[in-house]
Amino acid sequence: MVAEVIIDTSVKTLNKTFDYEIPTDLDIKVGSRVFVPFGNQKVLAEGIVVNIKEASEFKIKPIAGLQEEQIADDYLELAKFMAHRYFCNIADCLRLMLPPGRTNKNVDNRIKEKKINCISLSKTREEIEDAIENKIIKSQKQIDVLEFLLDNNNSSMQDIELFTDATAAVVTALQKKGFIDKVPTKVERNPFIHKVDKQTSNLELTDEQQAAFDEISSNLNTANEYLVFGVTGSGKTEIYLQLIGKTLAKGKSSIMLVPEISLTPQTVDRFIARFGEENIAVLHSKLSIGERFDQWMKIKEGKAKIIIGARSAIFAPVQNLGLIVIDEEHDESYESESNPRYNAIEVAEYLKDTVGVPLVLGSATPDMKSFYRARQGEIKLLTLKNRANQSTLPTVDIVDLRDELANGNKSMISEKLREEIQANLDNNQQTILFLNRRGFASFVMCKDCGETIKCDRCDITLTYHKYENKLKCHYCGNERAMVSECPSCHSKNITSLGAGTQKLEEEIQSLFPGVSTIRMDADTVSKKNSHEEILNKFKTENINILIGTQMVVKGHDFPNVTLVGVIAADNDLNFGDFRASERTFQTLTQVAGRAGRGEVPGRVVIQTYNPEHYAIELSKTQNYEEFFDTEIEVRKALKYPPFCDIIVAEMSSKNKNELLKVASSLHAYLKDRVINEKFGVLLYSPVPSPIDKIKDRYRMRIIIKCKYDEKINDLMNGALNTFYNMKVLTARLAIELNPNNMQ
DNA sequence: AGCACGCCGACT
DNA sequence: GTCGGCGTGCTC
Repeated sequence: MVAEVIIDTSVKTLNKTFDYEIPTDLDIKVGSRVFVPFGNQKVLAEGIVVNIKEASEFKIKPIAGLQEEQIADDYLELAKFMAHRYFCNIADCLRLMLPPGRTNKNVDNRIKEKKINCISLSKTREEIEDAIENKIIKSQKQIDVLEFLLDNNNSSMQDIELFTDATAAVVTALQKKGFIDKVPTKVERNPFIHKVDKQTSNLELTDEQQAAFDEISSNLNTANEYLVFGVTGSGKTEIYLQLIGKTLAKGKSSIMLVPEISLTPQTVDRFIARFGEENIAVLHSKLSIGERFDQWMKIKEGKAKIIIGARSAIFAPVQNLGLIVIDEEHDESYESESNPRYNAIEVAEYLKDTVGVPLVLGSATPDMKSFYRARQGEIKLLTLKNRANQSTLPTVDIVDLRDELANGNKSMISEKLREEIQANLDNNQQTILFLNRRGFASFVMCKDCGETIKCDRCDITLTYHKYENKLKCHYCGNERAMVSECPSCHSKNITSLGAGTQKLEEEIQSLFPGVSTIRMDADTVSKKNSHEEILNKFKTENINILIGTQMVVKGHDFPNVTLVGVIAADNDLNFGDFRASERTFQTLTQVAGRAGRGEVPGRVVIQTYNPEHYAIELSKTQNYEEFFDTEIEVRKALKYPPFCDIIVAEMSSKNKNELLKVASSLHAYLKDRVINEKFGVLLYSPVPSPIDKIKDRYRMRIIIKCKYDEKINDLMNGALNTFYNMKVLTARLAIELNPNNMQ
């Protein structure tokens, strides 16, 4: 017999099957993970059997080995669907479904200790890559360890031994060479799963909750899709809990997806308190690779029937799936930003249809597309209009920053917001100040020639980090010392402009001397759990003001927070993306929801240069449906989703001329077919991408507006093939359908 | 992606 | 002669 095998590689030209002879002594099935000799390569390649047949037209080699773990048939189909939908290799998709870690080693003798040595890199990625390239490090085992640590820094010795082929001696050698440090760290095997003493039982549902619950729970065997549209605090989570409970009672499993940022111990504890920790597995990006492996096995063995996780948990090896819930379904984090750029909601919809289970989406500010589909009757809409705990919505004040400027107030804090903060300080209540990160960090400008200092690799204005006195690129991580004169005109008259969270914190400190503040942004939230630590500190130490970026928007109940200030609401509005209004409204509504979760009603102050914009004006009443009705007309008029689909073909190259050549050839190919085959699409000419250079690669894109179907898919795959057949050195092409982020 | 093959110039 | 540079093409 002959097996058709997909080789595990991202190389586009290898995205096809290769035939191998099945040795009689190996039990090979469709979905088996195998080792095969491939080309002239010295090491065996990993692959997955996707079909078995009688004979081959090729001169075939035998399969060399078999791994224990295998891919279930329906997940193989899912991988094929994804490869087609996301224009990537089947192998790339399959990798998402494999157990964490590369090799299939014996895990039984793993030692579980409370205190372990964490191994961390003491050099930068560049230095390590240089050392490997320049043969300073020659030993393959040492290289393996360094590469493993580049992806999984701060790993335990156990994990290194488990996932590379190295022993402690190799790590010690690297330590002597000064590449790594050993840091003794107290670790819990899984910081998110612990014993919760108090047990909870089902809360009594309000009439609205009950109606939503009844509708779904009486159709648990049907592949229905629901949108639970409920204002913040309307008790969506209790509905999820009871649905999951009912699914569990039937002996079936549930997958519950939450945005990465809201996946906190509190979130998980709520499930543990209801269902017990033995039933629950948690999957998210901050788990170490060993922790992830444990959770994965717990699911695979059918021990964990409730899976809580971020985006990638949709691929968990769930046994007997009965329900999928996706909370905060509008959240951008459900779409992957790296290859394969899948959307977890689309994958969930695929599973809903193929496995035949209900899919429950929930949000207070649904994605425009979801709500449109609900209005069209494609999704069942379940509305919760009232807050479960009867607390009132916060009052919202909108401050026109142009007036502030006219009155000579150049600071980031308007008079109104200053008064409100003062009132909160007087009443010993807490405040959250929210500052959008995007395009609003402080940067350095020459006052004489107007030059800003940019990253020489990315064409991105460098962000000024005051405490380190460095300029950093937020795209490639490049950093350089702060300059004392303008690199272009050599003037010493340079200044830092814009307003990052650091600058805001300083301004607050000088406006309100003695105030306690805590900052939460990408810089302060780098290490494991520090997101959590900051929020805990804010809560338990009753810090006066929390200053933060996007991350403060989601998350927790702070009963003592009664004021939320939005420093510049229009940041997202100027973002050059058709979703700008939607994002602005969502963010403002979500952040406003942080105020007044306790007994005292909340106040929100929104500062903006565009007070009359509907996304900002309507956030005052937090009336989603009114916003939807306004925005949907805009989308309709401008032919944006959900009325059409947008395909972005993004090309990049280190060489400008090569990029131009690729762009014009691809455009010519597309134009030709669009005309000849009478496609009803809008094909735009190649343009530089919004950020036209990242990490030394120039970037251009071709945008197509269309109604996506199989014909369009074929057109785009044709473009991909045209590209592969072009003689290019460094150019790459990535095709995306309806990307969440147009940057 | 690797790796070999093969066609050129430079060198013991 | 032959060592090694890199452009080209293939992997069941």
